[in-house]
Amino acid sequence: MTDDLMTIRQMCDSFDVTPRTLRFYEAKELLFPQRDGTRRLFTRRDRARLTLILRGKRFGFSLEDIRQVLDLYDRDGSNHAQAIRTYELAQQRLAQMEAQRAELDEAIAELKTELDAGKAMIASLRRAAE
Amino acid sequence: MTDDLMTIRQMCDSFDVTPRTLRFYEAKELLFPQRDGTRRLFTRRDRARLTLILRGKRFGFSLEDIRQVLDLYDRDGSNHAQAIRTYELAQQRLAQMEAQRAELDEAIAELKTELDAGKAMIASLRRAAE
DNA sequence: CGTTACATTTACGTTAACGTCAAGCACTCT
DNA sequence: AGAGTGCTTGACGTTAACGTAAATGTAACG
Repeated sequence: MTDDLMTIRQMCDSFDVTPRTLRFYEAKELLFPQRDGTRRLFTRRDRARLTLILRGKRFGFSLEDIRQVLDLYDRDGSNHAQAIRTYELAQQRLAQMEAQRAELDEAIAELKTELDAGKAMIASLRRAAE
Repeated sequence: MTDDLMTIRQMCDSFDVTPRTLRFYEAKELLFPQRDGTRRLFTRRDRARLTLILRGKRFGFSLEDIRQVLDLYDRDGSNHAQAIRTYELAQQRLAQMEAQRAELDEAIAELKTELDAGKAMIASLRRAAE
C-alpha cells in the first residue's frame, strides 16, 4: 500500500496513452506525480484520476471540465463555501449527463430503426440479384 | 410542402448556430442548400440533416463521422455494395453508442454516490457552524 | 438615389489536445 | 570510456471546428 508507484512507461502501457499525454496532464494540473530526482513516479491517486480523465474524455468533456469534477473527488472538507460550490457544480454536471443519456437512448432507437430499414433493403436487393 | 425554404438567418435562429457554421457545414458537404442567385436557401432535408449533425456533436462525434452516418439516412438504394458497407458502419456506430451508454450509466451512479457524500459533509459542516 | 441591413467570398486567427522533433541528463552494460 | 536505453524539458507543428475581419454585392426602404 506504500510504494505502488509507477514509471511513466508503466502508466502508458496500463492506460494506453503516450508520455506526452501524461506530461501534458501534469502541466494542466490534472495529475501530480512525485519525483525521483528528475523522473516522474505516478501514485495510486494519479491512476484513479487518470481513469476518470479518460472516461470523461470519452463523453466529450473538455480537460478543463474534467479538472473541475476531479476536484470534487478529492476535496479535503476543510473549506465550507468551496465544498458547496463544488457540490452545485457536480449537480449541474449530473443533470447534463442524464440529459445526454436520454438523448443517447433516443438516438440509439432511431439508428436501430434505420438499421432495420437498411437490412430489409439489402435483403430485397439480394433477391433482385437472383 | 413545396417551398418550405429558409434563409440563413431563419436557420440560425431556429437552430441557434451562426451563419459561419452553416457555410462551414456546406463546405464540408454536410448540407446542400439551394441558391436564389447568390443566397442560400435551406430545404427541409437540410434541416433534418442539421438536427442530426447537432445531435451527433453533442455525443462527441466528429463532423466527418457524422457525415458518414448522414449518408445512411438518405441513400437512394441504387448501390448494393455501398449500402452494405454503410450498413456495417452504422452497426459499429450503434455498438459504440450502446457501450457509451453503459459507461454513462456507471459514471452517473458514481457521481451520485459522490454527491451524497458531499451532501452529508456539507450538512455536518453546517451543524459544526452552530 | 443614398443608406441601411443582410448576404457572400476570401482569408487569416484561435483553441484544445496533443504530436513531433531536438538536445541533453541519468543509469546500465560491456 | 563508449554505447544504448529511457527519461527530461523546451519548442514548434498539427487538426478540427469554427471565429472574425475585410471587401464586395444586393434588396428594400424612405
